[in-house]
Amino acid sequence: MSQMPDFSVLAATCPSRTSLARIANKWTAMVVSVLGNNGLMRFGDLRTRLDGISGKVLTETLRDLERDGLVTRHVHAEIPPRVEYELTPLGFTLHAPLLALCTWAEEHITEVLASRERYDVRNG
Amino acid sequence: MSQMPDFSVLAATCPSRTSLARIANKWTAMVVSVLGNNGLMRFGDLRTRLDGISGKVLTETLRDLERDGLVTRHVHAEIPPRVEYELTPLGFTLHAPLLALCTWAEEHITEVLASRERYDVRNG
DNA sequence: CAGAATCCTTCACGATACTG
DNA sequence: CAGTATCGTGAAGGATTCTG
Repeated sequence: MSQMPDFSVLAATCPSRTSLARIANKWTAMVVSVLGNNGLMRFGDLRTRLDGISGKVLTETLRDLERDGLVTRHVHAEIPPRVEYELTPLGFTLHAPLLALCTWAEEHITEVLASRERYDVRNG
Repeated sequence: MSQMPDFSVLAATCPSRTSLARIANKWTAMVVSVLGNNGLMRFGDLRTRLDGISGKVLTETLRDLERDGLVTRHVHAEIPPRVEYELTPLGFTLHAPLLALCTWAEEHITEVLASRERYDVRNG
């Protein structure tokens, strides 16, 4: 029987926490959700879909996801350049969980906003 | 039939994005996971479980979660003070999704570390 | 087009000290 | 004990410019 080493994100020095920090992140959630919904996508299209993201941040996010093995980068030898990204099988295992977060935010924003208003009235 | 206003986290100015930013966050994931697993918890116990978190950050995280209606704060009139936190019903709807992220990080950290090593060898 | 490089601002976070 | 207040640092993120 294979022995699972017990990693825990609750332990400050556990490497799994660095991975959690990468995936429990708003840009990651949005990138993985969009890539999972659309399959192969160009950098520019991704940038357009993720309204408001800067080129720098998208590049960094994608590079980090690539480094962690969640995204693959396909460079086409063309002019002008075309670079496409897609989820790896590993990355796709995150699609449902991260899409769930995006959906949760959209479905419950009314309740959240109401709660914020109540809180802010009670306090300063 | 009730009409769902179409909020989208992909729209830069949509308020749901502020909510996504709050929940798609490593501290939130850890706090909600631990609170969901243990029910009512004291501040100090929470601080101990979330190894490495500073008091300031835990306080801020809990206050933001309370403001968004995900956590309730119970203050007991005792000396020394005792303050307990628990998930609201709304907050509990996030328990499974956020726990899934923590579990994912732990279960896949070996693959992620291997991918990072390969990436770093190929590049600088 | 897809970035790399640069600069700058803001924020997250930690450490420390203090208080009811 | 559970904070608050203050300060300092590094990282996150944006705007702009440049290039193959």
